Amino acid sequence: MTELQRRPTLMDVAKAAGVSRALVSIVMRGAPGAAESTRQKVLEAARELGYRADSRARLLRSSRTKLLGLIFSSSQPFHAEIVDAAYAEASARGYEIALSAVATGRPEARAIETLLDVGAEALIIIAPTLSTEDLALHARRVPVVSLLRDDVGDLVDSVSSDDYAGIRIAVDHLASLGHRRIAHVDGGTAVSSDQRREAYRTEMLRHGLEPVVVAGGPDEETGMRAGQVLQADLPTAVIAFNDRSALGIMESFRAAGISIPADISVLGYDDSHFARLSYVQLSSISQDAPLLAAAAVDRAVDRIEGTLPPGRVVRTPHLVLRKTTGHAGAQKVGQN
Amino acid sequence: MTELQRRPTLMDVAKAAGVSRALVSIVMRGAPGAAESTRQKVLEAARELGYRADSRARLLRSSRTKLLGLIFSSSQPFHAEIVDAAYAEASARGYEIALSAVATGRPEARAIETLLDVGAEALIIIAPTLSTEDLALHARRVPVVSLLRDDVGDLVDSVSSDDYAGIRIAVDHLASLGHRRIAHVDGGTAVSSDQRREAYRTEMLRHGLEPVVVAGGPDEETGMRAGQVLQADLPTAVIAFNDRSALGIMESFRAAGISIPADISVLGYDDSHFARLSYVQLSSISQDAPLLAAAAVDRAVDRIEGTLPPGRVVRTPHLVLRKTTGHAGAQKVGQN
DNA sequence: ATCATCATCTAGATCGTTCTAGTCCGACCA
DNA sequence: TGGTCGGACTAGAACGATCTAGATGATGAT
Repeated sequence: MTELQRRPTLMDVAKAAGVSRALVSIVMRGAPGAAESTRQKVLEAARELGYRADSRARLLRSSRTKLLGLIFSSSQPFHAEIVDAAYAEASARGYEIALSAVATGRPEARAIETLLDVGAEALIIIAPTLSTEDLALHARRVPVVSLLRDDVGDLVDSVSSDDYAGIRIAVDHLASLGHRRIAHVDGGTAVSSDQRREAYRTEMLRHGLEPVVVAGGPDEETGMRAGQVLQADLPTAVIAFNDRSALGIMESFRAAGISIPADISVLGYDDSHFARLSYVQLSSISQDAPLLAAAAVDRAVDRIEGTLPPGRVVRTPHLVLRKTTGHAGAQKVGQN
Repeated sequence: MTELQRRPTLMDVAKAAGVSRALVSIVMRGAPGAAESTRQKVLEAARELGYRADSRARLLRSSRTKLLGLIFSSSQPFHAEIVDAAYAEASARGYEIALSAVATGRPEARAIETLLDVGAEALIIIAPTLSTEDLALHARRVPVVSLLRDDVGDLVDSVSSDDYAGIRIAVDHLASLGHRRIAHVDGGTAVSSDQRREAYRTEMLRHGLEPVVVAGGPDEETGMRAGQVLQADLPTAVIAFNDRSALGIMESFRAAGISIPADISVLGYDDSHFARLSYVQLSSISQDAPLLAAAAVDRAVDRIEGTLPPGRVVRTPHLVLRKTTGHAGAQKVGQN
């Protein structure tokens, strides 16, 4: 039968090659200080024995784990895209990623502890909900990068998308299509909701238009309810807090026989997976998850390796044009 | 400025509590051999210093990390539900979970390595795509549990949902509603697709009905295309490979003015998040992610702690009735 | 009074690495 | 020839936990 075999150690390789443990360590790490001939001899012996460094021991001694802790929420599809991109960037910079999810009955604090236990050298937290003080507390131990949230105090790095710019682009786009009655369905208590709502108000006024905010939330259900509210006095365009909300809004319109974009233009936010579906084709503001993720990883690695102080990185989102926005004149044609 | 403070060690706690390192170790592990009074004193000191055991050092010495490795795919929303439930069950059994994602450019093998490096004592892989041989190779080192796939050889545990039973329930349900022309849109190359397709064929024949299979896939786009194909000769009911496929199918019907369930009944599979949306209300076969996850975790822990041999756990799915399935007679009423 | 017993606690070895501080020895230079 | 330099190599101390073996002292039996 297959025996559970003890894995070979440095000592085994050293004996086989007839050198010291230390020298094998040098060779295995590719560090300078070994003659080419012995280097070959050692590598040969290691290959022979199927030697692989025990990372636990290595990490214990060197205090370098090359591990980045990434905390995401298992219920947010948008986070998955970030995770995906973060892996790519991390491996490009020679780091591994340790994941920890925030789930029901598993608060952020718990996720953080797990990551520190396995030896993460920095923490990247997507849309952290902890207080600034709690974040600062952890930041004293290890570099902390907040992703998608920027009011996190002086000790914590942040990489976020410029919500104001995103909304400005949204309002500009709709205004340039001739819309004057543009409503906003907000995100309720969700992260970034306040910023976007205020940006919307300011930008509408800048255009000389009257802002109309309808209470919403971050998902389809709240979006649908908001859509029904909107129907009492239908605007010609609506900016949703995010794509899921937009989906709900559109669904309520569809049920009422209101067509998009003929009767009303709908603009989402996030450019998520389902905005791209062929039967949805939702115009949306893209925060560009891959870019944000890469920036967060870069930031974390820079903090670990260099000694630069915490700082903020802000990226400007952009418009992804699809089929749910159109000229303001359109709805007259559609209704006649 | 705030100095990056060193993480407290056993020694620090020992000094603070005025006892030896060994005793602190005993207390922290909850091992017998410490007086209740000192136990309290030590715990107090540990709490004071914010002490947490360094899992690397612990592992190096004891080879016990109480860590379960869980591998999921970042692009599968259904996996997220499993992750969620797995956390709950693991912590109930006194284990932590280390996550590793399969993402673009990051194959399963890589995910496995990371988890082993971090010291996972067992691996739970959701819908593994590795060959039986490769899985067996890893299973020699550490217990491996395959989730949602059961053809994984003798060395690997599996926890899966009974695809045959699921399809049987689906066909029975529709047949009991009087449907006789029931089509199946399959999952193409997706895991479980073959099993469900064959189950569908067998069950249809058992009911004395003629099976009709339309090629599909695991997502909305392929579902929609299949829906268009179906329209050439519309059946009275369709069983989709999964909910996302069902969504696409329904979308194609909606575009063609075919109403559900009046003209046709649609049954999904997975009972996923969006099947529950108020404007979708998709009847679906539920695999019960939380139960599956819990079973997988239990299996992994049992394998680690006991010496029971690898085995298969199969759970029977169940029907979740919503608004997309109805009596076969209904479409006549609907059309008149 | 003596000794075994038991609960409680501690010293020191140990896990498999990396790192520090050397040793050794041949080559080169004055 | 003798001193210095530097490349190649090694011994032994970390890292932070666990584990084994044994010390300590109170208790109770003889």
